[in-house]
Amino acid sequence: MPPFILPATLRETASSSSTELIVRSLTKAIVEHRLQPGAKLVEQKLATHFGVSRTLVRQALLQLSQHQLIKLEPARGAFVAAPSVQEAKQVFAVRRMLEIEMTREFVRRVSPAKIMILRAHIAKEQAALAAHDATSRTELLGDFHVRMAELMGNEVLAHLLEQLISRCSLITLMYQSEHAAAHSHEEHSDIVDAMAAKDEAQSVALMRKHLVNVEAGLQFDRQVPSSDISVALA
Amino acid sequence: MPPFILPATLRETASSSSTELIVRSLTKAIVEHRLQPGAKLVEQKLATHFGVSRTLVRQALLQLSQHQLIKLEPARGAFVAAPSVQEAKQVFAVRRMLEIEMTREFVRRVSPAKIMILRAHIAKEQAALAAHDATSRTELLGDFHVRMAELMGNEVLAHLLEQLISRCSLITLMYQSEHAAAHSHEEHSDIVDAMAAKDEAQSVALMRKHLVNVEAGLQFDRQVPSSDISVALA
DNA sequence: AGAAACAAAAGTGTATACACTTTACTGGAT
DNA sequence: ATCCAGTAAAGTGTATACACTTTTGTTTCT
Repeated sequence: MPPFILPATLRETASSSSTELIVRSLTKAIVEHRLQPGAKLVEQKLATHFGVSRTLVRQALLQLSQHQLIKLEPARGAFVAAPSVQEAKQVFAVRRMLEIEMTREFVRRVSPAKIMILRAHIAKEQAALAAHDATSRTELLGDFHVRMAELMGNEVLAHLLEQLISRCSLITLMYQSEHAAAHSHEEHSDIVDAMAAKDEAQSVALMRKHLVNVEAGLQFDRQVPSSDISVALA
Repeated sequence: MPPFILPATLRETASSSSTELIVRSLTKAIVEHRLQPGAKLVEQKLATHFGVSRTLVRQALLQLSQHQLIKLEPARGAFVAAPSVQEAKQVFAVRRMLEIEMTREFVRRVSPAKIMILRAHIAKEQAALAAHDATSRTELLGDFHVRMAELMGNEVLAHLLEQLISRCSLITLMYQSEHAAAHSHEEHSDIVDAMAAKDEAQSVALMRKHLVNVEAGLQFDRQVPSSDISVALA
């Protein structure tokens, strides 16, 4: 059994507890679609993979189920979540509610430094798009919104939004088209421009339109197959 | 050891899993301040109290820590959360963001049936206020907002708001004054009136003002003592 | 008396054991 | 061949065991 290596890209290197490690690794695997929606996660397999006992794996799975990234079926096991179209729309509706007001407050307390950070992030999006890297593209497009939350200085908000965006990433990778991703990037750029100009109405309008577009761009008629965990985590 | 009895008032009688039972019972105890902020929750004591092994108690504590109702300190144990003033303000900020937009959308899809349900709820608040019952007063004042979310037909929103309000209840009972509670009730009534009249601007304005008032009414200079769990859960 | 050092007790963290449930397999009847 | 029953294998749910850490209490030295 090869030793497990935590991908360095994951934020929050803080807690090095084993459980936390497992949660992060699985989260990344799920959000990046290396674990297909519907795939079963067998406790013992994960345990030997991570070199721990089932106890810690179960703790991790419990957390993931609370983040809605997996579904725990009693006596049957854990399965990677496959958000329904309805659930996807509800998640997006909540994001709209949160982020529209967030944008409004952001504009009121905007500063050149904050704008600079967002512009730097947008440059990274550009790079991922140019490289046709679907995974990091999706991650970065989501992170833009998390970044805004962080810049508001409200940890509760940032934490909440981060979880919502995780769910959205899963949805997005299930349903999003290539074309839609490129548009998101441009819209991010427009939003930052409006915020830099301290145009509250325009910023809010653009953010609202952006979120509507992302949701509208999803193709709710696809379906993806299931895969094996040992392959996906290798 | 007397058998544990689940208070019937808790919503969602669905999952009868032991862990779920423990989570609900502790949630209620914490939100109702029968367990003081800062109180230590010793696993073995809870285990014998609920008649299960530490395994299940640990699962429950893990969930509660994710709901931010307790804090888990490595190798030291679980302690009832004592939200700081800063955290309280952040939670309220998020609620404002969510609920302002929620109110806007609520008005757009309002129906007489929904208004009736809210008015019925407000009547209950009235009763609790009249009875000078601080616990159910706080619970009902919070539930008003959860009820709105449920009526939107968005489970994701309802679930999220329910957790936020749990945190707020803890905060509220720590800091809220008698007088402020009475005002909340009146404001709920005014909000429903505006929504019934389909006055979007007015509804949103009233909701915003209400949430600002609740936050402003908190007395961020109190402090409460700690107590024993066997007493609190008896 | 007060502080430091040691020892005992209490408590948490993780692994393991075992009962019970679900799933997969095999063999016989239709 | 297909369906059903019965059985073995795999997997989950919970309890317990034990190592390690923190806390508490006691003794000793200054």
